Amino acid sequence: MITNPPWEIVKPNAKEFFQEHSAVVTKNKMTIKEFEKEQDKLLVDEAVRDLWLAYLSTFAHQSAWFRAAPQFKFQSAVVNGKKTGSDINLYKLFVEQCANLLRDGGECGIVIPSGIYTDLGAKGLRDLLFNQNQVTGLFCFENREEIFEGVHRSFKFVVLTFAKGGSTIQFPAAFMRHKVAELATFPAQMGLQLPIELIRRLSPDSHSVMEFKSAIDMQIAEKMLKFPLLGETIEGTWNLRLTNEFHMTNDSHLFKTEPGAGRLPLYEGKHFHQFTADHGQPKYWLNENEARSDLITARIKQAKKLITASTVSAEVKPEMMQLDYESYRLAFRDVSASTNERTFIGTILSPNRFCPHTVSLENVFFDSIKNDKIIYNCTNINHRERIFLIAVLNSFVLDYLFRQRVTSHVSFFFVYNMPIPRLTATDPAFLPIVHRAAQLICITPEFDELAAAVGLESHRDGVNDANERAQLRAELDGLIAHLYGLTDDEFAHILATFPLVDEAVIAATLAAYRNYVHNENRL
DNA sequence: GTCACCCCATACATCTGGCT
DNA sequence: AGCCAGATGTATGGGGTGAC
Repeated sequence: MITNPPWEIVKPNAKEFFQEHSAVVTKNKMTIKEFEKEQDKLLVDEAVRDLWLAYLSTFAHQSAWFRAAPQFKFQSAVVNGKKTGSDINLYKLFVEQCANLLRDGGECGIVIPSGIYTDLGAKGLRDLLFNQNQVTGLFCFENREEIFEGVHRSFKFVVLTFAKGGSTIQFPAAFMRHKVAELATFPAQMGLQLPIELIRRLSPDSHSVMEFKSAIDMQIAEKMLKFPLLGETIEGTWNLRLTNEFHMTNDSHLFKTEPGAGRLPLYEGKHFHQFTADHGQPKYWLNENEARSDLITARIKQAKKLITASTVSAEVKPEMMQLDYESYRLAFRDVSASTNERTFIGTILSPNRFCPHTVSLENVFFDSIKNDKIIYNCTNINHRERIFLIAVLNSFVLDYLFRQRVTSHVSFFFVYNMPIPRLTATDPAFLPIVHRAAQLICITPEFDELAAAVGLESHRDGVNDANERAQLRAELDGLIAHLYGLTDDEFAHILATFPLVDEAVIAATLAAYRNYVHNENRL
């Protein structure tokens, strides 16, 4: 069976529909408000209205059927007790239907998006392929040279082959290829055998496949795996919870285009970089009271839920609640790509800034119930640990792992699947990392409190000089490579996977790593 | 007790605009 | 012309809520 199925999703697109019926509607140049106004006008026309309703009505039953049909039971899977939710992708339906239609031993070759091996929503299909079929090849292209015209150049797609029956122990794979001709030599002369058992250990939640390009990649991943995954809740040490704050569209009623009294800035991903803040002027501001009341409402809801689920009868006291934006917090950009100079870009934000959903945030304060009492503002992680964590996440070593998973978004589940040592102040390797990262972060007065909390005098202990900062960053990266027990060869390999990073930076980082081989405990 | 509807958290065959 | 960094709209599962 050989097929190149459609890659569309079963979902209405209002702008696409109304574009057909209006000279004014364009797909991406209109704001939501302009579009809604135009949509209302168009719907006054009864003919347009009927067509629109007919269009909308074609989705509900298709959707319901695909979700309920027994032959499509692998479209969704359970991750951490929750069913994965995602769009109905035609490519996903085709994969499952191909598996259904094959006779035992029958073979299938199919051209589909890379989501099959990366997306959370395709976990069920991966399990189907790994457990009830033998995957015989996963050859992955990046569309950089426009193999498919009209498809975005950064889009990735795969040629997947499998045979029905049995199960997969390992399969040959190649990633980020650009030439169709290379398919001819795969898997005989190129590609790597990926063991399913390793995939499961590396991504226990999602069973997503990392883009290993050589044996040393597998060796490094194996080595890093000895540390617990960030999403694993471990008693007696720090843990991380992720969240989003405001949605660019759904919460746009809160956004003002001018600063003013009582207003706080909306801080977007482009406004920070690794260990730095304040790149460029904000575009929106929010009235603190309005924004606060929205956030408190959500928080009260969560607290009530906790109370309902417990045997406690308590009044929720919103005035007790501290909100995340009032604290220093970890933040990282959602939109990124593995082909960018760097993929994971995060920092610690100072208080009194709000963020849109394209900035993923640490959930600092939450409420919980202990000993029949509601405890407000519980925290999972202190300032030193928070700085340690961002230092590790921003390192070349972790970024290298991110780049083997990320396509265009740094989703929560990628972060939760990172192996990260949960070091604390009692570990000798902890403070040298925290101290350096704090010097990089605490460079303006807003960070004075954070500086004081982690052992600096004030932001004046921070480092502003570009050369000194580069040196600190190199040392951090070197220390973190040692933290994972990486060898010289392994770390050099990791650094070589960043083609857009300045060579001087790479050289300084490697030098810093080598320096610590001989000075293990130097502070 | 059941159903219809709403809210929340999350994901994404894209598209635009700035920069070099 | 190519790279990079978002902006945006909408569906999903899942849980809550209120009407009947």
